Amino acid sequence: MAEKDHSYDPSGVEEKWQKYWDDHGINRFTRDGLRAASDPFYNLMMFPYPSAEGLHVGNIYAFTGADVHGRYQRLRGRDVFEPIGFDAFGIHSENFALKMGIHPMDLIPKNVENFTRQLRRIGGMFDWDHTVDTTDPAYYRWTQWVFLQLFKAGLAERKEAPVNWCPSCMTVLANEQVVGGLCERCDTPVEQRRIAQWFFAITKYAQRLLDNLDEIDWSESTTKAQRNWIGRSEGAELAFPLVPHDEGHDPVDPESVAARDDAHTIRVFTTRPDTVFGATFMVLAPEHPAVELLVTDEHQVVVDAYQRQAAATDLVARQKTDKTKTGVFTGGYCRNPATGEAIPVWIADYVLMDYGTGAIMAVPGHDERDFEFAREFGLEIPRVVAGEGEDADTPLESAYVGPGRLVNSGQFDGMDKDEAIRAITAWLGERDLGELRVNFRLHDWCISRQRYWGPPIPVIHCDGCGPVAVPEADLPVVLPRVEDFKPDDSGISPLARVKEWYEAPCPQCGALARRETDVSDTFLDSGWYFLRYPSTDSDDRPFDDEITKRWLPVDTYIGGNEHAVLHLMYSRFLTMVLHDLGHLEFEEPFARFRAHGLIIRNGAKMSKSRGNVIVPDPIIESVGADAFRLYLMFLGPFEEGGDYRDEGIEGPRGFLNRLWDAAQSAEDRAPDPDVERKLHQTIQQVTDQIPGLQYNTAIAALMEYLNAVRSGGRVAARAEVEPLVVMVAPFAPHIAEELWAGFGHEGSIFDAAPWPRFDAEKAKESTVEVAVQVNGRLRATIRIPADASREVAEAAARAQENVVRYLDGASVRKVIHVPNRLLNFVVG
RNA sequence: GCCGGGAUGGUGAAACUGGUAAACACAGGGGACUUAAAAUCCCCCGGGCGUCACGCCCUUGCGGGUUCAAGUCCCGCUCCCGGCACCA
Repeated sequence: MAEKDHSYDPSGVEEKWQKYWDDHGINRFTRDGLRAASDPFYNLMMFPYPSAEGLHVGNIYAFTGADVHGRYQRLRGRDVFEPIGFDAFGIHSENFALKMGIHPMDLIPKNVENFTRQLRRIGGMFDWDHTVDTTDPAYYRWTQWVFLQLFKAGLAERKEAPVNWCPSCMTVLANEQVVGGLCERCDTPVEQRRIAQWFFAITKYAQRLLDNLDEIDWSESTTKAQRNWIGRSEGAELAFPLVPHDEGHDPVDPESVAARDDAHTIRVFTTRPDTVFGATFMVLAPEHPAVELLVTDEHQVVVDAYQRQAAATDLVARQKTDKTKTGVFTGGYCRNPATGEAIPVWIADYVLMDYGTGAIMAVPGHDERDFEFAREFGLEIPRVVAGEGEDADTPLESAYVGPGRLVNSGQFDGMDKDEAIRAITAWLGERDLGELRVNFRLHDWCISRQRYWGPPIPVIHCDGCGPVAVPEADLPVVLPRVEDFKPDDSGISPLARVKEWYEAPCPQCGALARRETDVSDTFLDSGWYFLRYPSTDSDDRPFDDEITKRWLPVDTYIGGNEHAVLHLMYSRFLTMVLHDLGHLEFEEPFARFRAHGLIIRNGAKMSKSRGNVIVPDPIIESVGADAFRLYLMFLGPFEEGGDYRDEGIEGPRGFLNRLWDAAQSAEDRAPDPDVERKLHQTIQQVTDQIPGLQYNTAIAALMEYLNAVRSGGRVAARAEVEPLVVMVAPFAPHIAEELWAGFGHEGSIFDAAPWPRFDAEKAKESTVEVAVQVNGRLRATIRIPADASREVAEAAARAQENVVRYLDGASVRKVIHVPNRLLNFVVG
């Protein structure tokens, strides 16, 4: 045992063991090691974007929580693979590089270096032989490979589409990167532009992405967010034939309404086909192709003006729900297939081209938006559904969207809403004017970025052959070093200025052709990185089959819920595609996902502008990484986050000091039976709570146990402290190593699989305290043998003076006995 | 508006399946040890009332309810945090 007055010096201990882990490869796997692992556990955390500021406390919180889990599994004897990497491509890095005037190729390695230093310093169990850097050609070669697999499978298409354009970042943004109409990065209002872009057909997987959510063990909040994002809705697609301009607007017999050719029929998606009799007008998105056919000469000017205005107004203003509805009449009509009426067709920006068919049947009586629109423009608002206590003539003060029976709906009058949905769709279906239909809110994934700092999309555009895939053998398409990488408002990638780079022969016909100059979205980089980690040794394939089979899917993935719908959805999608193409045996990448909470400070959100950001380095310097980790895990439930109060770290710090002292001075003797009982109760609780990420209460239990060990200043027995050291190890790995070595063990504690075994017999209390209530109010507590019978408990309770007082003169009607907990006399 | 998650002492938070509300910790107060300090150990620490022993009453955002018993379950609200939002 070490000398007694050798006091705890965190930085010395931590430096020593970090070096030991490094020198002995404690956390590193060889390729053979990965292939041979007998009990693999893949412990993943979301890799960071290596900013110039360094790791922030949110990263450390997340990584520590994940690391605790990994270290726990390791102490239980599992082969734990815990990799880390750097998500270093993207607009964030590029903007920062522009601001600093440093080329990202110079800047990123510095940031990565700094991050690496910090990640080592917090004591994560990272396998530094299997890191990933998305900007490394050895990595993005395979990102490009992933693109090619989708391209070849017909899941990558190039289409011109209205896109979100940020005039400040001068780039296209994905819908998901537009927050409330503003650019996610710089809060500039976003405009619309039309550019040809590459899209991944994620919508083809919408139903599967939805269905599989039932099968995976994920945080409820995350699966809920994904369900909402996918946004499945059931309804019908109904057809409204155009009324030729030279035909009158008189109603016709509904049964005679027939479908015309596609160009002369407007299809709408509706979840309420039962209300079709109330569809008194129609609204198209301003961009809808049928507008051209519908518009009459006298309306041409206003329609043009409105379309131009809508195109210039970004998706921002368009998505404001609180503004008054705008729109213009096209002059054209189409026929309501249920009523035979000719109804006017309007265009309005509240109808979105990229949802459903870009056209709606407006039912002002039963849709809030249509109601508002009809009010605004003085359109008729008939009732076709009557709720409880209403009839066909009850006036509508607002849109009625509740349940009810049909009215003013011809032969369907009196029918229940839900029944009518089926009946009316079937009726229209007989004339090919309607069919049941499912729609999704999810959009295809636009992966094109007209920027510099990303992996070039591996396609060559040939005048003769069209877009041609770069042959896999020619990967990677290396991003050239371009000194002037600033985007301009041409909307064309900076790579388009580098002629010697973009000129290339067509892989098919050999003619001079042009490389795609867009780079891909960072979410493509991060959409498959977990597949690469175990296979970073293989440079001839993206992932080694044997290793992948052994290690994937990921056992536990821990990360922030800010990625609930983007990163996590794209990762699932890519995995599904690679599965379908025969590259993977599984189709869900993350068996278990847990979202961690957020850290606030002194009750307020942390932000640079408030100047209340926690800077980790000085804290680690003064109290050590172990105390910092322990405190972060202690301050609240991991999945909920917590409030970081600066003084609070004193608790965990003092605990480690006392643990150190107890271990240093421990004596070789038999454990005290009471302490041993408490030990086994603690083992039970901690073993139960760590896998459930209930770290704060597990730590409380460890503290409570140490208090018991040291109570009254008693000197600990070694057998009392040694298991505690093991249980502390996931949270405070360095001190645990040092104390473990101090007990005379060779090697790392994490190689010894020493997690203490729980012994129920030893944990058992011989006596228990039982609450005694009279009419539900606590009147006494009694200490009686564990598992005592009702009779024994009742006798002991009745012997209590205070209980007697309350039972005196009253008749006991009932006695409730909860063994080992409570006895309640019901008197009356 | 919709979907998640919350609201418990001075503070961060505990509370298993409905069964002694406030574990663990911070801050605060008192004491022991010490020349002193640090560290450590012991005691007090939701509010009110008693013959501050024994004991009683109130208390988990608000209002109802179920139950022998409710922080926990049910109904109706308020507020806070996060996400989505003209999705037909």
